[in-house]
Amino acid sequence: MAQAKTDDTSSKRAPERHKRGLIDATLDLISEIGIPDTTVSLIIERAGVSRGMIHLHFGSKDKLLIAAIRAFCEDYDAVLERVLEDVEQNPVERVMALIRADLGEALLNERSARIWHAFRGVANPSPDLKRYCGTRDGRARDVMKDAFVTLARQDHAQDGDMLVRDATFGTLALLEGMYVDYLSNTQSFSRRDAERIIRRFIAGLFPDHF
Amino acid sequence: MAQAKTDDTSSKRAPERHKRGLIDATLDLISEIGIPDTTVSLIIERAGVSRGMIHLHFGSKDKLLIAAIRAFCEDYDAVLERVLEDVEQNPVERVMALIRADLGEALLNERSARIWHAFRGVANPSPDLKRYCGTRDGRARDVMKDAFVTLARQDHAQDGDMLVRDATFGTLALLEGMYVDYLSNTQSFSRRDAERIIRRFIAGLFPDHF
Amino acid sequence: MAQAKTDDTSSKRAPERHKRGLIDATLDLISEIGIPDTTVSLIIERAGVSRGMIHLHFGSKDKLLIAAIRAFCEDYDAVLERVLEDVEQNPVERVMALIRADLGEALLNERSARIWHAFRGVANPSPDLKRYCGTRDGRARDVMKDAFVTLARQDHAQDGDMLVRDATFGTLALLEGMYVDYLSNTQSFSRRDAERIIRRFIAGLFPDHF
Amino acid sequence: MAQAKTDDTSSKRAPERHKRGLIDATLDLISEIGIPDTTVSLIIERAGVSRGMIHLHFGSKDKLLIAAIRAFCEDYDAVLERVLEDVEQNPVERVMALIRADLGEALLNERSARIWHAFRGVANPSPDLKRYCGTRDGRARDVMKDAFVTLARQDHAQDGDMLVRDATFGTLALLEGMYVDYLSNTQSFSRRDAERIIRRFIAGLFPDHF
DNA sequence: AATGAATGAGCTTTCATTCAT
DNA sequence: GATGAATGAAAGCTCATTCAT
Repeated sequence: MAQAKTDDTSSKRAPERHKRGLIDATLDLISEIGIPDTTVSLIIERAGVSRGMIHLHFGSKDKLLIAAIRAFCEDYDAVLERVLEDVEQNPVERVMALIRADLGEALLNERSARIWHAFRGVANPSPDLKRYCGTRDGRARDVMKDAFVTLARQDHAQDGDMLVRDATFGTLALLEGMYVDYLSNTQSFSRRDAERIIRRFIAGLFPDHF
Repeated sequence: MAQAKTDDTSSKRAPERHKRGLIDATLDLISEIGIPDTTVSLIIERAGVSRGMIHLHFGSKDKLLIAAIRAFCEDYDAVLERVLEDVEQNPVERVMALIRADLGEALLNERSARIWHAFRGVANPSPDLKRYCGTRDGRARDVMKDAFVTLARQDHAQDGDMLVRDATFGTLALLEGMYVDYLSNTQSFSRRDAERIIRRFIAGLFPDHF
Repeated sequence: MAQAKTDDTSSKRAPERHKRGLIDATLDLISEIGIPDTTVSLIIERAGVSRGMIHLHFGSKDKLLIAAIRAFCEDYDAVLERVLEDVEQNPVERVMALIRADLGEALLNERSARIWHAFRGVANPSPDLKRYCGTRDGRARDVMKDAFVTLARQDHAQDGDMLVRDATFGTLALLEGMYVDYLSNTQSFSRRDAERIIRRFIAGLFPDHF
Repeated sequence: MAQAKTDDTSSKRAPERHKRGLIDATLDLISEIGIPDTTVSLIIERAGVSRGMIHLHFGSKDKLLIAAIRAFCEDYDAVLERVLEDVEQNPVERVMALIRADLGEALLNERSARIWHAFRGVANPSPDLKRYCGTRDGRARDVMKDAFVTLARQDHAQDGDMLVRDATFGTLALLEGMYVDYLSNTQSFSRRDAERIIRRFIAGLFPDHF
């Protein structure tokens, strides 16, 4: 008699389930047909809820869009975070784990790549939206930078600051470029090739460690 | 036989002028307000032509969009071509000239970056549209590859094929990444930093030449 | 047996308090934003009750509107009644007291003037609604008529019936007109001027008494 | 072959006819079902035009409403103006002609009375709207005042200023009151009674002239 | 008696497209 | 070729009402 109470599936009173359902439907549609064609009618149809629901829970379609991208980014961050927890301290390993995660099926797939680009294509993103979609941001960048700082110190590199900045910025730019390429050439895209190229970039900057 | 040749100043016959005016207005609007908000009414207003003009000359708004992105890519290619004509044969110089051009004000500016991303955000690009917007394509890729092939041969590199492929793919990915970063951080973006990072990537693969 | 009588301070049982709260909120909103914009959401928000309350107590929003105008008219009548109780028998004094009351701050103020006009603007008032909003009705009209009958008799006026009818109808029409003017020119409206004009009208019909 | 050109009844290209058709349909509906129930769908249905027409010609439903009340007031003024042109100089006659016109079938009828009250019922009229709907304004008031000034001078009345103001204000208020009464008791309303009452009011103030 | 999440008909508005001129 | 008034499907949104709790 497990889940005795949670299971009243068809019930009213499930605001959170409805909100999540609307967000998922929105992200699915964005990945399939793009933001402009993602209409209220299609969203509610896919989520299987009534017309008024979007405005009841989010206030407007635009606010639902913001909530969707926010949820998308939070999911992305959560996956990354989980990867980082399980990884050893060795800075090279940490960076490569991050890259491998970023290029893995869980984060880089057709749905996510399309969603990224859809949001990037928004002309004048509201500050809210912009904050969530900057260069793959925050956590990943910090972890990377820390790792590169460690490497630069070990190497007694001159102008270590610039080295670290270049490594971080370059790696992130390469990852961005991979996402673009994945979207354009999904069939022929190779995760192994992508990883090797990024590794080569980093190896070029920190030759003693690769 | 009055106005036998209007060519002098206005250079084209009215129809051609109207078509180009519509395309420019469309690209301007896309860069300013995005594809979804670029309406027929705004386009004709900015181009200063009558309502029926779009359908008269392009058949539909969507076909005008295709024509606009095509024109945008052709302009991009033309600029690149001009750069390549003036450049010496030295492969390192050719590649770096290409990169410098790609990162220069003429090709990488707010308008162009926004247009690129707007078209990238289209979910299901028609094959037409897709062809024009793949990874910065065709000519640039070929020139790069040729240069890297030359370098790889000079180095007698083992597995030169993969080296060339990685160098080409990586450089293009880095350029893509730079465009994304430029869009997200227009203020703080540094063309010099971007160029140096790409040079470091290439230098890592062809250490003898940098 | 706790809270056996809640009567003490809050005076009524909860249901009655809720009904009155809803009616007051409704009248406030009508005076502030008009009937069309007075939505269920705004009413319950202002009354501080839950969504279902209106239908629970009144059956529908429209029925609440009827109840509100009814309550408004009853309050109006009650004020008038109180004035009449305190007034001497002299017919001229009675009429003038009525007029003074009607033009006084208690009955003629921005809130009440707006509410009157809002209900007047209802195109096809239900018979219910219409009954409550006719020319300032019932009691006031009767009192006035009685007074004018007395005056006409004292004057041995020929065609006294018509005189009485004209005096009554004219006085009521003037009062209506004052309400309209008050609404249009709240700032410059003068209660003294209004009273004097009505007095002049009556004085013209019953010159011996003024 | 009369009216060769004007008669292409069903033609496109008749913006003015469409605008007037929409305004008339709007006023009809307001008089029949009130402002809140006068929807775009009903207006276009009655006017026999397509959905987009309202926004094409007026910009929005609200602007159509403004245009409608404006047209209504202009029609009212035009009728009054015509009456005044044909009337002799005698001030008593001028005032009475104005009153007779105001109470006549052409200006005071069920449609117009309902429209007046519908617009009066608007809670927070835009300045535009308010200007058109003040106390029956402008022209009529001026003409009345002029006539009363003449009468007051002829009478060498003391405090002629106040007399004139009271006469003007009172007459307008009485007319307003008549409109309200007409709306409430259309069946039993008597134009003759109304006129006589107003005449009695004026006669009371200027006894030598009646 | 009281709650408030959920519903869906119907609202105003937008906009690509058509076509008589 | 060129025009722009006209169209109507479809968009986002509102809101009185319902009903399981």
